[in-house]
Amino acid sequence: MESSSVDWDQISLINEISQVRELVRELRNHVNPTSLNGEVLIEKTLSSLERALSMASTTSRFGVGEMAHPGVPSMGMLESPHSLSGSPHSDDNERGDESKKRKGMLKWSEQVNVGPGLDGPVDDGRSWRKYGQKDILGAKYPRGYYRCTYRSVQGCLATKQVQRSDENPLIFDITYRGRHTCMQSSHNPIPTTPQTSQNGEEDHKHKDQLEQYLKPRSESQEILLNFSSSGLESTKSENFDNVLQDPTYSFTFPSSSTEIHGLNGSSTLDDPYVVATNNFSPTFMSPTSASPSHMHNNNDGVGENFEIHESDLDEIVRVATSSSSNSLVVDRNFAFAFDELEMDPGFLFGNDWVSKLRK
DNA sequence: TTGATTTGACCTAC
DNA sequence: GTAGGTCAAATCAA
Repeated sequence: MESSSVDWDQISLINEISQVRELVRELRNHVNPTSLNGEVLIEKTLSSLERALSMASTTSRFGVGEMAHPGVPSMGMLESPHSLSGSPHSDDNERGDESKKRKGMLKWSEQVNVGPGLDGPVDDGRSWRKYGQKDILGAKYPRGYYRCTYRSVQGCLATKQVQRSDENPLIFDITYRGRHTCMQSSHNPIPTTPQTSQNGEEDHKHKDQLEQYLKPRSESQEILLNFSSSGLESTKSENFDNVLQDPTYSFTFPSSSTEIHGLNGSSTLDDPYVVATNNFSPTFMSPTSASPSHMHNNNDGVGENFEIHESDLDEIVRVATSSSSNSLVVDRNFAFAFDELEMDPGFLFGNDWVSKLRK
């Protein structure tokens, strides 16, 4: 029962990795031939993907060669809460169903260091509505419970829990559950943080995301960027090896703090953000910045598959080609593939490849 | 008026 | 039995 779901996910995982591998091979044909670094990077990427495939296939009873056809829809598009829960008896009311989901639902956490003066963690680009708060045993601070604003409208089941760290009140532990199935990008007019609101915005006492959206860009971005460099300021507490099992890191390139994924109608993109630097810099892509010490994965879920969707890549391409100066929020889906790469700033995606990806 | 937050009660997992 | 998670009515804010 459950194992079949896992197998299916593993197949999808392998399938997706294979697709990425093919894309990278395709990419190799479009790399500037004068760019030796580009060639090296491609080879490294392929090598990494091969290892990923190997890892994935060893946990699957299906070999790489036995994987599903490329045309098979990804699980992310097909999966239902029921498949996530793995519970065979979900014919009770929604509430009971919800609770059952809890157990098997994909979960991951991260720590975000907010600057002094901030009441809450920085915006993660998603639109959340708080639905509860609870005092947690042994914790100084209560835990806030948030769900996707579009839960009722689009049935998005993503939730997150925000809890201030006992040790350091400036650090928030954020636990995400479930994946976004909503299309926030078209509904969520997250304001592109005005550059001019460095000070005045902090006077606002709105407790909600609006405040977070309006927080000084430099501050929020700094927090995000610090993730890639310090591992303390904003820590993706993920076990990077497990990223392969955690499909949920979407690859986004916000022009500001605005998230821009979830583009196609069947988006399975998710929110946790791996944030790169202002210039798609090597820092993010370097093994040190994306090292396991900075990332862990609490993925205790089943039925999740690892996906790199065209929409992801589309966004990569779109933003990469339209802007080179803004911060990047990079999907772990993609990050994993490049986790051992040092992205050469001179490494350019050819438009040819870009157009191929978008086809 | 509408949408978001707060908070006590309820339910479920452990 | 307890703690964590969610619901939903009350309240607040724009």
